[in-house]
Amino acid sequence: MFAGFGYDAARMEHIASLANASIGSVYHHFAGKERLAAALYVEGLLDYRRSFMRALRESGPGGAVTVKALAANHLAWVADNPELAAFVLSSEAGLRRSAAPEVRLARRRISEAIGSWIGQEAARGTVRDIPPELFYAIVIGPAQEFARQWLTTARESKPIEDAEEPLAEAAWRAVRA
Amino acid sequence: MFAGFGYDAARMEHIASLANASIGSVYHHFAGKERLAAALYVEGLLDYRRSFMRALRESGPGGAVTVKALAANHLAWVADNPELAAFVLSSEAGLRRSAAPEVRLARRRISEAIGSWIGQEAARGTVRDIPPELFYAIVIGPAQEFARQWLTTARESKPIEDAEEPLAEAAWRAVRA
Amino acid sequence: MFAGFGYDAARMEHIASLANASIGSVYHHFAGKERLAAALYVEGLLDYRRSFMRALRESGPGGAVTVKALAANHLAWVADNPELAAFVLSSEAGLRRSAAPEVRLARRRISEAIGSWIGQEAARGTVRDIPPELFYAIVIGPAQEFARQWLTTARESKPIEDAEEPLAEAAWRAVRA
Amino acid sequence: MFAGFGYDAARMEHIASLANASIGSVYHHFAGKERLAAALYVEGLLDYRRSFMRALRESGPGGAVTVKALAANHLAWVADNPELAAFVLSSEAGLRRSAAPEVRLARRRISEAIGSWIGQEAARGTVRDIPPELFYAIVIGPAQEFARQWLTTARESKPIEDAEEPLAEAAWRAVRA
DNA sequence: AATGAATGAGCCTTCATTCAT
DNA sequence: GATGAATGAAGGCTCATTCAT
Repeated sequence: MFAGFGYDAARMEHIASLANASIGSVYHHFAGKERLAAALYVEGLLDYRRSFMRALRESGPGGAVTVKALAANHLAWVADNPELAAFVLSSEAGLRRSAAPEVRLARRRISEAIGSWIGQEAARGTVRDIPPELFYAIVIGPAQEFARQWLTTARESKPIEDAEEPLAEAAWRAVRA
Repeated sequence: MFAGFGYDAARMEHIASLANASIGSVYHHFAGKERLAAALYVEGLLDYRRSFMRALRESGPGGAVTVKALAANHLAWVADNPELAAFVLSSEAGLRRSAAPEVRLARRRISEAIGSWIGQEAARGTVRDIPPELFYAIVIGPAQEFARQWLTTARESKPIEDAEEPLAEAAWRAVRA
Repeated sequence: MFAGFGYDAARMEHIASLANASIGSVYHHFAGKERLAAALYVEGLLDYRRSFMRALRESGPGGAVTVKALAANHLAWVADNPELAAFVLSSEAGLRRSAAPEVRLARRRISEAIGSWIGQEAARGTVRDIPPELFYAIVIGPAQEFARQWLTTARESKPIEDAEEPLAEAAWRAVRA
Repeated sequence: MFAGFGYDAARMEHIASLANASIGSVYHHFAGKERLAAALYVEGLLDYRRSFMRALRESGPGGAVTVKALAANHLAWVADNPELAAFVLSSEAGLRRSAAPEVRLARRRISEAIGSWIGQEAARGTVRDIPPELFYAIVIGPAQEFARQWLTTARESKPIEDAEEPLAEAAWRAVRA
């Protein structure tokens, strides 16, 4: 809802009917529109974070597999949650700023995990010594930029999977030692 | 205006007063709020396209210089036009779709230029043979993702230039043969 | 409201307050100002049609009684619903055209009823054989023209009933065999 | 302009362009929209009055000819000036009330002429002794009601002349002694 | 006298929020 | 807890009128 329409275009009435609930009911669960959107945003971000952390953890040691897994995971998450992705990734500046402590926490966790992982791998000599705050942008950026195009234009026509391998490969080449 | 506030938060009254004009005057020049935003969007996109094409053309032959120039140019444009960038890059789905033929044309021109450049360089063996529709995402994605973070959080505190070299280098490594 | 002020001069705010309702509430019941006016117009026309048809039906056989009843009924309806009459009879060209199928249907019903009645009476030799599409104008025209004058100028000063007998008599003389 | 659209829907800009003049120019000649409409209304009414008085005067003695001429003249004037007719006859209550002294004068002249004519003819025994204030409604009403229908629906398809004879005949029968 | 861009008061309409049931 | 009709503040837009050229 917020996703396909954007925060302002999403009408409370419409949101409620999509949730098979009455308007009044929605107001029993959320203090208002902004809080509802924030809750959705947080939920989306936490889900994304879960999948990101899992990819980071489960890919085992060795830079290549992990980096590729992160890029591929990004695309997969977008493909699995296109609506949520469109909303969360659309970086509604307002929401980003307001959004609850949970959000800040999730972000910090991602940053820290990346930082420690890089330190580890850089020490091992598998990835270059890249400023940690750029690492996310370098690894996820291509997948993210492609996902954005895909979400706005090709969502139904082209399978996003086709882009997985080249984008994962590119991410890895960008950071490998 | 649209940039700093977002489409919906921007009040016609405020826009008019910023332009030292009356509301009526604004309506003399633009058919309505949406058309005004679309005009701004098109203007921004065309300006971006100009700078992109210039970077592509003026960087001379050889893959490395050009690819790095494209990434660096992206950051420089965002730094030079932060407001416009925030607006254009926030990819208001609605606007993207509506936005006039000019937009479609600008996009196609960029795509074509990239396509022919890749063909050239791939033939010369300087860059890998990457699906053209992914090339933009791979080269610009990292700079774009970083720019997004920078615009929402660090705009005043950190100079964006610090990220230029690492991101340009990453872009080049991602595509070089 | 529309009646006394005219479509354009009637403010939604005023209409709402006359109905002891909020503006929002009015919009809950009618899609917009035009639809509200159309609804009123249709309601008025249907009410007029009801009274017209009753007069036609209840006056029993014999041309004179019926024709006089139609003219008298017209005046009576205007006297009973001066506001509504002023609105409906002012034939807002715009509304006439837009106004729903109900309106067209009501009009056609009146035409048909008149047509069949004339055929009947003409066959019986009580009324002249007049083109049916002129019959309404001939019988109702005088009452209508007088009503228009009365509504705009004399509404409060002169009782409309004084004109009933002469106008009914005139209508009858105009069509009797 | 006012005719086809109604007072409120007629835009000054449109009026000006129809007159091949600039908006500013219109304001040089008329103090404002209302005065412009009033001027047009007065002009129309005076023209109608001229044609009415001519019909009354030129038809020579004898009730039948005159009465029929009045009805026929009404239709002819409407046919010759459909736009003006739609405007003048549409009884814009507001204008009617405001409209300048000229209007009141024109109306009074018509009333007086009718009054004296009736007195004359009634004395001669050609027409019934009808209250003068009803005479206009009785003689002109049918033609007027028909004209109204014609203006709103059939203006281009059916020639109004076809109705002339029956309506004139009806008018005469309605008032003849 | 003519022009038409600029002005801004005022109106229709939307929609988040409330509250009586 | 649920419902959804009612509320009314707020914003986009229109258009008669003005005025500098």
